[in-house]
Amino acid sequence: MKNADSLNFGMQSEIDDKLREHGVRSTVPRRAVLNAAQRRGARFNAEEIYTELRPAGVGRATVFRTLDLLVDMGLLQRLHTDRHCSTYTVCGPDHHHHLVCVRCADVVEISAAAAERAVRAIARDAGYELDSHLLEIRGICPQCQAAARAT
Amino acid sequence: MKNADSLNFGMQSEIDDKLREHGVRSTVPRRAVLNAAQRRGARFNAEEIYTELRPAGVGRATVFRTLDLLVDMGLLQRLHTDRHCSTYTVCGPDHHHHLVCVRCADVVEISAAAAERAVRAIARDAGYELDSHLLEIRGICPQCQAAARAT
DNA sequence: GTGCTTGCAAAGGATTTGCACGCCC
DNA sequence: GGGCGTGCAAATCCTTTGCAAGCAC
Repeated sequence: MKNADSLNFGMQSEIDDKLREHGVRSTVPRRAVLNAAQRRGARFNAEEIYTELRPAGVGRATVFRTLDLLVDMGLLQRLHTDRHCSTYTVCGPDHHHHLVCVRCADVVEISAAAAERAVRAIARDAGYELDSHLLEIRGICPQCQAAARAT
Repeated sequence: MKNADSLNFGMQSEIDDKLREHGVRSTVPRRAVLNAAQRRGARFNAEEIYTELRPAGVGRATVFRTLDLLVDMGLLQRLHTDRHCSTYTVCGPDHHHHLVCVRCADVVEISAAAAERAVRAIARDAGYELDSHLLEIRGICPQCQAAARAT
């Protein structure tokens, strides 16, 4: 790995802890992927991360492997909006879902207590033992609505 | 197209109407794909349909194109459970979501009025103009629960 | 030192596309 | 008859895998 210094960012120990908590090694490429993801925040895909990190010597496979890892760790979540490639978003540790703007691709985390209750009730009514669920809401964010009105 | 007769099924005129309603032509391959989908009902993918229809001379591309078409028409919906390939399910014309059994792959349609209300409230609270949403609940169906207990 | 991680390149699988032919209306 | 729809095969896209070398602990 050439140019490794450029991949060392702040808050390293925090990232280290998170990785170790999950029983995996803290390596330069992993920190780089996590950092790149966090700088993007909402809505990015593997290719974007790879394009950014490739010059520093990070391989494509590592990006995919690390993204999977981060999803397992609960630091990222996959969005289901796009059909052809996985789209990721950084997210908090607690259970939640996403509101996605169809105009600007902004993503907002929502903790939908009301929806959770509805989901539980639906499963119960159908006699299902609840395992997991997926809720993604698409709409137009306030900023984009304003922009549309201004036109 | 050889062997076209074997692809003509009952309720043809009904299918014809649906296709024409959507402004597309009613063709033998399209009717065949729709019929194969309806006989499966819940949870199938493009490859399964292709395997069934290939001997009758239907091409892979046509299966994919037709499946897309049927989703556009609202006769099918894509499930988001699997990451590596699209899974489809037949569904009614009205807006609804799905309950998917993680054991037996059974799919139940749900018309989740309570969840809809929750979704609308969430969007409104965030200032979003609601566009669409996606709700998929995974769990264990009553039959599989019973089977598990019997073991 | 041990063995988890990595980069590379090649494999893989699902889906799409280009194009000439054929069928629907 | 005109043009949409089709089959075929190749192309493309995203993602995974095999493997030797490298790095973390």
